[in-house]
Amino acid sequence: MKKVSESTISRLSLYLRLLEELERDGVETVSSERLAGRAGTTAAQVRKDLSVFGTFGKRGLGYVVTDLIAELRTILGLGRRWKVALVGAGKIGAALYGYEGFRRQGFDIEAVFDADPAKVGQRWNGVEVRAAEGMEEALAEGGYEIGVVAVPARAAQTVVDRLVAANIRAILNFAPTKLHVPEDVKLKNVNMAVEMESLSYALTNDGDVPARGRGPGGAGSSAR
Amino acid sequence: MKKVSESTISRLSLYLRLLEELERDGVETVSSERLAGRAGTTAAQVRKDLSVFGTFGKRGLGYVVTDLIAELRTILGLGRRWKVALVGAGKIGAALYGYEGFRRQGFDIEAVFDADPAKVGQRWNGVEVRAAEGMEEALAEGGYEIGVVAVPARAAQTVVDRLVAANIRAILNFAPTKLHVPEDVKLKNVNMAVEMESLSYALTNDGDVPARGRGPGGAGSSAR
DNA sequence: GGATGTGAATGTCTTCACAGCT
DNA sequence: AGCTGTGAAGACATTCACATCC
Repeated sequence: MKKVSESTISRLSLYLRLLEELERDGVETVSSERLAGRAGTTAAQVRKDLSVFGTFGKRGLGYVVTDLIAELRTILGLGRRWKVALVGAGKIGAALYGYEGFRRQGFDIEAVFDADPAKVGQRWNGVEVRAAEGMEEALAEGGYEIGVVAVPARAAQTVVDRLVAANIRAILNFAPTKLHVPEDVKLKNVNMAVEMESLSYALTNDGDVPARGRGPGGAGSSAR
Repeated sequence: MKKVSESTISRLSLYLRLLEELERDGVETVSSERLAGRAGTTAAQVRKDLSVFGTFGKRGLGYVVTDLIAELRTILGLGRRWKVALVGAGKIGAALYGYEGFRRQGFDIEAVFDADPAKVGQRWNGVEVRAAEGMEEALAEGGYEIGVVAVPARAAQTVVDRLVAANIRAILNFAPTKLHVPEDVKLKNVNMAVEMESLSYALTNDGDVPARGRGPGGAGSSAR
């Protein structure tokens, strides 16, 4: 039982994507150096990340692209398909539903819910948008382990509580709010506002902070 | 000139959101303890994060909500409005455009581009979707510092190169691919596939890794 | 009394550097 | 010779604990 950091997992996920590109290009083998170059990290980092899970490389040669892809898919739990429930059939929900990458990596959105009666009953190629009220019963048919929350902030906690009640074990949250879930439910947040603010911070301070002691209000912008 | 970590900035951004909620609820003052509770972190962490930028609290009392909001907005560069250019008028682009939170925090999407002639010419309340070809000229009118990329992976690098050429200084990327930008351009990635995979990893391994040495794990295609 | 601000201690992640396998 | 895998060192981030101030 070893603990693995979030950042290692994110990088593995990135490596997987890059390896799939390499495979498409017919590349058969890759060194940690080359992979690191594409991933924007260091060779040592790549090797450390992989070494947590086993030893996949061949010394003097590198990694066999196809094999490493298979290993990573297994590690990341992509050796199966996942049934996903999407809550929120607004613009974000629609965008997520339409994103082919999900399906390609094994995530099937097989249930869609919305509170808006105008949306309920719509068919999104094959999948009917159902009323949020019916969520528990609809999910009772089972097999749903992942929920995606794409509703306004004020509705998010309620939605999450119901997903948890329906035995969902992991949630990807797009609502810009802090959610509370039981210990054993995994929660990941995607918060665009946070990302934007991190950019505006970076632009404003150009990477470092003005020493200390807040100067006067002047939001000093600077040039390149 | 002090270096501040990404995670500190993300948390400040989160604190800001929580403080705004508190303010709406009429709360006047808050302790690091209480704020930490809502943010899902520790009181010490809250104080450390803030202390990087100055001393904003009152001993024995806590932080005055309104004042701290103002401080955080200044720190995060939200004391002004930002002109944002959005590239990609598909589902994700539409979702981002419709997200009120951007506008509320000072980010104005004032230009939208798409390569698809069918989309070009559409009006998104007030803003016309323009041809991607015209990007450089259109952005030459100036004032655009942030670009949002919401195009398919294969088109993303080209788009980014053009944004950079048009003097954009920061980019928020939604395309599931690794982008390359010059040193002085800030880049943030939002990658839903990575988040999903981190969930499937967590579900598969329930938080920790199966010791070492990959077990018989079903899905493996093995080396020759 | 109550809660901040912060050095010191601890914990975690990344980078170095090299032994060891192919 | 080339490149991995990994202990050890170093950098960075979080937590502790307490003097300090309102």
